[in-house]
Amino acid sequence: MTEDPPVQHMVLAVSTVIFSLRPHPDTGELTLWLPLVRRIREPFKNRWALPGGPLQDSQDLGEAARTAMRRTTGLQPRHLEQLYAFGDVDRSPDAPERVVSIVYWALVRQDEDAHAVDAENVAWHPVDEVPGPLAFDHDLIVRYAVDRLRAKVTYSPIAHAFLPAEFALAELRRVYEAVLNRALDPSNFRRQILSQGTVEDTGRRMTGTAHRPPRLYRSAPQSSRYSLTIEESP
Amino acid sequence: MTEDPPVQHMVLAVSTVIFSLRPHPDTGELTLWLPLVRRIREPFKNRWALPGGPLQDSQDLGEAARTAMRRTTGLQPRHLEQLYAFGDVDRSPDAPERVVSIVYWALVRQDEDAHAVDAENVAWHPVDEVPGPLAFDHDLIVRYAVDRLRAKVTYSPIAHAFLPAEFALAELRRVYEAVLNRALDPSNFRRQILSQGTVEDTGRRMTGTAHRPPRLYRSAPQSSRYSLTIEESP
DNA sequence: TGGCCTTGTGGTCACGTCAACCTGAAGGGG
DNA sequence: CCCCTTCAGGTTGACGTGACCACAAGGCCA
Repeated sequence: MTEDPPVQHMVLAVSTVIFSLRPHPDTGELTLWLPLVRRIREPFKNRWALPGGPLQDSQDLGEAARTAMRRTTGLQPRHLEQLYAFGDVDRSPDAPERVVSIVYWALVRQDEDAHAVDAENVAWHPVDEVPGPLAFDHDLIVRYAVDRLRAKVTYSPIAHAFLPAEFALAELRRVYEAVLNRALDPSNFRRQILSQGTVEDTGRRMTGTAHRPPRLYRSAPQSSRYSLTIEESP
Repeated sequence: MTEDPPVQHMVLAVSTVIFSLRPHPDTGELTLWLPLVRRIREPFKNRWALPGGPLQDSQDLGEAARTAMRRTTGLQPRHLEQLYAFGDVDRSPDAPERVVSIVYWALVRQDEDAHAVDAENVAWHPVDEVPGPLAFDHDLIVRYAVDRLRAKVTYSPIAHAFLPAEFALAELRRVYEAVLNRALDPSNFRRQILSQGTVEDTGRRMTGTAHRPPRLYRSAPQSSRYSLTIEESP
């Protein structure tokens, strides 16, 4: 009555929405970007799609997401978390088989250079300017992932994952502003972050800056009794 | 590079954690219950497990959860939502095949009599007294589902799904108390619920009660711009 | 060199939310 | 008919938050 014999003509895939921060080429403002891969096969040949692939026998789900990430961007996720399982019967209308996709989302560090392994078929795009329509229902998935990132950033200290080990509060604030897409009051932001105890003062200051040099902080050790199924990597 | 040929020896299943409210047999207090089914096959033969089954070709994921619900409890879900996809390679150590389970959780109405279809192999249990260890990693899944229900009830008006069309605020409060497992101040609860506008006054009062008769409310029409992938049923 | 400009840091104030608590209303039961 | 219980509504103080203000601390430029 619970889980039994295999089913034909069904594919189980793992895809990942990978977020990074870069300055927007027009405005120069820090914005959210994500990598897409161009499909070289039917269905949806030549359309852009989320990086991913079929789940291998020996891989855990998160491991599969990590593998696909490295294959497309050469990057390690600083935060990796399952988003949703998409499996409607009609989600790939022209495909020969039904595809059930378990989708993850990931954050990578701003300072790690995101060199695409296959420069021709992999490209980064600002999240508000994805070259749609994407393959399958990936437009929907991207929207959903952005919503989830925005929601989560407001109640969980995941934004640190975009930054290097040490950072100024203004840098962290600009991360929040890029994710939430609105300006935040520097003073109030400072108070909130410090009161929640997710960062700690290193005692040092940033050097070589114009104007007053800001203090440097690092993210505080997590209390580690997190949700059961969230995965992170160092 | 995205989703391609099938994989052998892998099973895609859909399971559901079904929540209902009943008085606890010992204390008489309203508590959370869920139905489990006894496995009649290996692996984990004779252990209790979540209701579910293999995903059929023609079924959407939520549809599969709904079908399994009706088969085991004869009930319609008043709220149905995807929980998580569990797919670790070692999660069913003695099973001949790897099982990836997409798990849903559901709420059913307190007043609809939960008649098990197969009384011998299906039984309801208080969530804190499940006859463990369960099959597969279902103990973990149950804990995770309870956490998610508790979290969601604090920021979303889903508790109404446990109640009939019209109800008193004290009944709604007792639902919250059962889910959160702590007492709530009646006065403050009243203010919070009314201020968030998720219930509306019917103008009538409950009759035949001892003491002062309470007003009857119904759940207000939802603003319907909810999360993209949450499913509910009428 | 000294004023100016920009950004970082710290504080105040008004407002809204919430937990704890108090008071009266409205019925049934002894 | 009084008492008990539950419903209904209000008060108070602690706390978090947004809007706003003032000073600190460096580089830049006349």
